[in-house]
Amino acid sequence: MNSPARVRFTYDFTSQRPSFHPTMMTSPARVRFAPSPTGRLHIGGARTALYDYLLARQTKGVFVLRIEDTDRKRFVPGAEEEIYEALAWLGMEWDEGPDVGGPHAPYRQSERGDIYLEHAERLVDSGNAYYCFCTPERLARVRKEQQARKEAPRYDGLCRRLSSEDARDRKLGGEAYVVRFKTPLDGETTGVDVIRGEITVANATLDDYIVLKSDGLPTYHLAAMVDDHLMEITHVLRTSEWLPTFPLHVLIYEAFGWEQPAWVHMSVLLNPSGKGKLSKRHGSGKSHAVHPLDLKELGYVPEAAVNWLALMGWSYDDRTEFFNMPDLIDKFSLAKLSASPAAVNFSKLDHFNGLHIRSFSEQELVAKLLPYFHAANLSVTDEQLWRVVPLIQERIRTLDEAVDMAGFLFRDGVRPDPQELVGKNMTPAESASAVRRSIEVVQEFDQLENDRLEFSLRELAEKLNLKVGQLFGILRVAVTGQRVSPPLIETMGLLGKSIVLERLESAQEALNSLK
RNA sequence: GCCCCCAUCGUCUAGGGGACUAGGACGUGGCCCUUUCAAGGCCAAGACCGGGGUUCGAAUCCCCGUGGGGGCACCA
Repeated sequence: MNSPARVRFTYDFTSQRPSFHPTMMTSPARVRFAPSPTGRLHIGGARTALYDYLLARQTKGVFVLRIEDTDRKRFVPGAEEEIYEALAWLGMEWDEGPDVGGPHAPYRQSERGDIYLEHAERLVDSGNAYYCFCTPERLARVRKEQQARKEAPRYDGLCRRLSSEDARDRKLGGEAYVVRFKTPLDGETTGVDVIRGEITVANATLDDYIVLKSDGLPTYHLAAMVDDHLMEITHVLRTSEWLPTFPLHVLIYEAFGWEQPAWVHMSVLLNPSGKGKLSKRHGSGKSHAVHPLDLKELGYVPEAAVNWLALMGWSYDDRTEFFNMPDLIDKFSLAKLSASPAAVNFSKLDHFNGLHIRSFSEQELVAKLLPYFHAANLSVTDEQLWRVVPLIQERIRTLDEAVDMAGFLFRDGVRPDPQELVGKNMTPAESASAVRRSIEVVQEFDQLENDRLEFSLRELAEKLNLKVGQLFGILRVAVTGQRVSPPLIETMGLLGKSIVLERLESAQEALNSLK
């Protein structure tokens, strides 16, 4: 028996580990991301797409987008468009796909019906599949009986025993049918997974899976295998949810006489608690953003989302964690994919978001921030934001926080709670007097120059026998309306003398009203 | 119930028989810096699931147990 570790060295397509293979994989890979348009793109799907994309770009290969829409009942209008939008936001362009076309078009499975039908026939003709006329009702009944007997629910093989003549006649007679794969009754099937090595399963535990439904459309088992082969996919990346049917897929490839692709079954993503597959809801009732476009909405930048996604189940070395897309394209390696499931960690997303925000040029950040101010109904110009960005760049973790932090700069007035204007360990009267003296200081200026203003205000604090923090605290609330703000002096400079005076005066009034 | 996969700090992970007193990151706590909040710097607590083997030597290889995850549809 080969241990997984040995298997890894045995197969060429795993030759990505630099320490063992000096040359990274250089032959161009053809990889596909094949989502179903049954809902919104999930961060799990986004991660799969990312790894696909990285492998394609790293090897100068091709990234294919294929839409697996063979389930008409679960089809969600608009889902396909959202997938496009999410991938685009994350920064992944596909080379072939429904919208851009390509040498293996069409890329929407619902448009490839004839291909699957023909392949299903081929399987029947070669004795690897058979027509089944059992009704859903009968199947449900059989399943129920099996469960009552504590057996694994499985097709009982009734139609497998039909003669091919009988089957043909019934089919020609117009009876509804499906095509089932004729899984070997005994023996075992071994598939080779890049991450886990050999996976062997007794054929007897496999079912005679339906590969073509009565509506004439294929199930995943047929459609994906046929397309992956026809589209010349070299690496199949999917989550470990497919491990149970992996042997079936190997068998289907064998039945057609096709060469197996490199199979890569990635671990699934778990809820932050580590309990269960990632879902929208969690034990506490809180919900996290599990869709890339929600992340966008919440003020996360795609650079951070990609960085975060990449590190869930993949790692580079024992210290490097900050990656941009080009770094990832350069450093990604299948050999470093983790076999164990990963609980998602949203606080780490926050961390990466802060890191990436701080890594942007001021120009980049201005461009990214502008829409958030506009969404908050603040009319802000490029030039204005340009002066604000240096004050907030290292203070925000998400883009929308910029509005909370600096929105007061663009609003007409501020209405602080009078209580908040009272300085620490001070009375309202003392606070009002401090404001009055500050007004006098500010009035001395033609222009509020940071250095001089700070000097004068510190001097004032000393004269008033106040700590700098006490005075600045009062002024901060007076001028920004907030307890937390960008640095006070710079903020006052940005606001300008007249607005500062206006706000200080109204603060003084508010304090007087407290007496 | 049956089948499959997985197992290092709370979480993500490094680790490929000796370099392990087990490294990093997030989070947490403390200190420094400081006009608030951040950022930054320093420090701390915190893990090899258990038991058997193999070996001079095991976090690392094997087996069993346990735990976790996934799957058992005319869904993908």
